[in-house]
Parts: sequence; C-alpha cells; structure tokens
Amino acid sequence: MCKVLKMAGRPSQFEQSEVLKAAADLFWSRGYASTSAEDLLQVMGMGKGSFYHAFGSKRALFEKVLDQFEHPRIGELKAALASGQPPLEAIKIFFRSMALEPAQIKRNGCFMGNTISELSNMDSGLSDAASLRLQALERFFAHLLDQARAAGTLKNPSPSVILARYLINLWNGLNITRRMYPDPKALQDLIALQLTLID
Amino acid sequence: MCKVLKMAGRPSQFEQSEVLKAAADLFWSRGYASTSAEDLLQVMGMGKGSFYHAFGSKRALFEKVLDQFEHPRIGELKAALASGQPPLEAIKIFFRSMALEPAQIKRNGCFMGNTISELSNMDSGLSDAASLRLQALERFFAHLLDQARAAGTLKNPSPSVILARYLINLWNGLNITRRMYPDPKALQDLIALQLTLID
DNA sequence: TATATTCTTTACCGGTTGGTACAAATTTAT
DNA sequence: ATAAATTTGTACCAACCGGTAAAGAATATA
Repeated sequence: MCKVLKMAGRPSQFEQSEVLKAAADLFWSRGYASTSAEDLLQVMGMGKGSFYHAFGSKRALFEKVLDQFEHPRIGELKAALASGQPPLEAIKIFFRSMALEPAQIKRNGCFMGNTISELSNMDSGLSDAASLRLQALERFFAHLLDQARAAGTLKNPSPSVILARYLINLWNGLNITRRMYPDPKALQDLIALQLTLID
Repeated sequence: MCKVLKMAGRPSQFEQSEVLKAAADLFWSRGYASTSAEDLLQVMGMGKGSFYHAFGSKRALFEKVLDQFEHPRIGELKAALASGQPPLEAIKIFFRSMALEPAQIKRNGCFMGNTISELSNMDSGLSDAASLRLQALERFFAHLLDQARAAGTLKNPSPSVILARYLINLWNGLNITRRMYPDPKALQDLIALQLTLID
C-alpha cells in the first residue's frame, strides 16, 4: 500500500500521478465514450496488462480521474488567493480570464460539466460524482463571498449561497458559450455584465 | 424530390418527420457517440437498408436532426408570444419554468449545448452546426428584447445584443446546473436572481 | 538460493461498431 | 406486359470495443 516502504514484487514502471494526468487530459478533451482504452494506453504509456492490473477498468479509471482532477484555472485562482489577493477581486479576474484563453483551451470546456452533459442519462454514478465536484466548487465560492462580505467589499445583499450558485451557473454557461464564440471580444462584454452582480 | 407528385418506385413505409423525431429524441438523451446505428433503427422502426438508403450515414442523420430540432420549451415560448404574451414576460416565464420540469426532462439538457460539449474536439462540423442554432436563438432573444425596449418594459440600458448573449449563457448554464440540482427550490432563487438583470 | 509478491508483455476473446452488397418487392410510366 | 425507378430485408464485413489469461520478469524476504 505505502509507496515509500519497499514492497515485494516487481516495481511498477509508471508514476500514478503522471499517467492519471495523461488520462485526465484525454478524457477531458474527448469525453468518456469517445476515449478508447487503446487511446488511454498510448497516452499513459503502459501496456494492457499493467493498465487493467492497476486500474481495473476504463470506468474505474474515469472515476479516479474525476476525483483527482482540478481545472488549471481553479488552481490559479487558489494560488492567487494564497498569495494574498482579495477574494472578490480574485473571483473577478478568474472569470475575466475565461475570455482570453486560446480557442484550443476553450474547446475543452469544464471536465465536470462535460461529464454531466455526456453521462447524466448514461451513468448516473459518474455524473453524480462530477456534480459533487462542482458543488464543492460552489461551496468554495460561497466561502470566498462570505470573506468579501465580512471585509465590506461585497455589496449585493443576496445570500452567499445563492450568489455562489450564480457563479457556478456562470461557469457552467461560459464553458458552453465560450465554444460558441472563441473570439474574446464577444465574451468580455458578457462577463463584465455578469460580474456587475457581485460589484 | 417532391412528395405530393407520384414517383416511380416502391413507396417508402416511413414518414420522414416521424422517424426524424424519434432519432432526435434518442440523440438528445444519449448524445452522438453513445447512440448506435442499431439503436436508431429500433426507435425509427426501419431496416438497415432503408436507413442507409434514406440518410446515408449516422453522421448525416445527426446533421439533419440538428437542423430540424426545436426544443419543446422554445416551441412553447413561441406559442406564448404568438398568442399575445408580452415579450419580456414570456422570457421570464420561459426561464422560471426551467426550474419546475421533472428530473427526467432536466437530465436531457439542451441538445445543442450537449452537442457542443461532446463534439467540439471531435467533429467541428457538427459542433459548429449546433453553435449556429444557439446563435439563432440568441438573435431571437435580442429581437424580443428590442420589442420590450420599444414598449418601455425593459429598463436595463445594456445593448440587446449583450443582454441576449446573457440569456443564452443563462440557458447554457442552467442546462448543466439543472442536472446538478434536480430540486426546483435550489433553482428558483438562482433564476429569480438572474432575471433581475432584465427587470 | 528458494519463495512469495508484484508488475509487464503478449496473445487472445466474444461482442459490437458503422457500413455495404444485392436480390426481392412495390410502385409508375410506357 | 414490360421497363424503369425506388424502397426494403437480409446476409455479410473488417475494424474496433473493453476485457481476460497466462507466462515471464523483477523485486523483497527468508
């Protein structure tokens, strides 16, 4: 179980976090059904035996990827907060930056939203797991909004829970709308308008 | 070509609009990749020969479905407008009703949004076709907002084009967020908050 | 060295995939 | 009746699907 303790048996030639990252990127861009086990083997750089020995099945791997995935932009948001940026400003920058990314990135959308979209009628277990991740992000937004309110920078009197749901809905929407309009200009006005609610 | 003129040859035993509707419902609930040609044959009630003779391929059928599809709620909106309902009120009722539908309906989401989500990295032709349909809906919203503005019922001074994009983004977002929260109450407050922008 | 344990390689599997070929069936026009 | 045109049913296809089995390779412990 423990990786630092020396275990009997042949050591594995791959690093769990590395191959999981590779699998996540492929699932993210192609979705579940359109990503074949063969495709996964290739980007993960492992043989069929190792793959099924380590992860059990394509579905089990997808579950694991869902659990460990974090969207790069969310990572940046957390980093900005950790370096002292005020919560409300960090949120605004987070959403404004969604207009500016290259089209190739925009086309991937949100892994969790994609999963809900693809699998809500096909595999409620996976779809629910994705929902839970987005709900966690929503709670994180609510927490930041509470901080901003305490600091007096948030004027909107609506409950943080509702405003956080508004932000998640903005995230969900933009990850579709971004793919309709790769052009940043088409999105900047929209995002500015949306952010007036937490001005 | 023309259906009313009698053509030589065996008459087809299916009605185009009927089988197209059946195919649309299946594509809508399962997406493109997870809907097999075999599945389609069954719900369309036709044999393999007829199917490929009439539609050429699964992809060509999907294209045709994308072109003719109209979301039932959009149909209701147009009907309400045709029967004299004021544009702005019709829009508000349209979005408020999204909270109330049964979970089974909510799980389908928006066929165009689903298509963008699934295929933007897999088949830009189909994804773009879905985008165009949503852009047409956006123009329709803009038209209604212009009417409301002319009637003096829309106070928000933002350009109709931007507000319409806001509404499309609301639609796109809700069709994901609805699947996170099948419970109407979780959605009603969100929708009410969102609609304050066109109050 | 022997043994237990774990990972890797490779060959293989039945089922499903989207699609084709073609003859039979059914119609209209001559 | 015959020919031309169109649709239908069926048999068939190679390619791909996710997954398994088994034997060998590499490590730790005794």
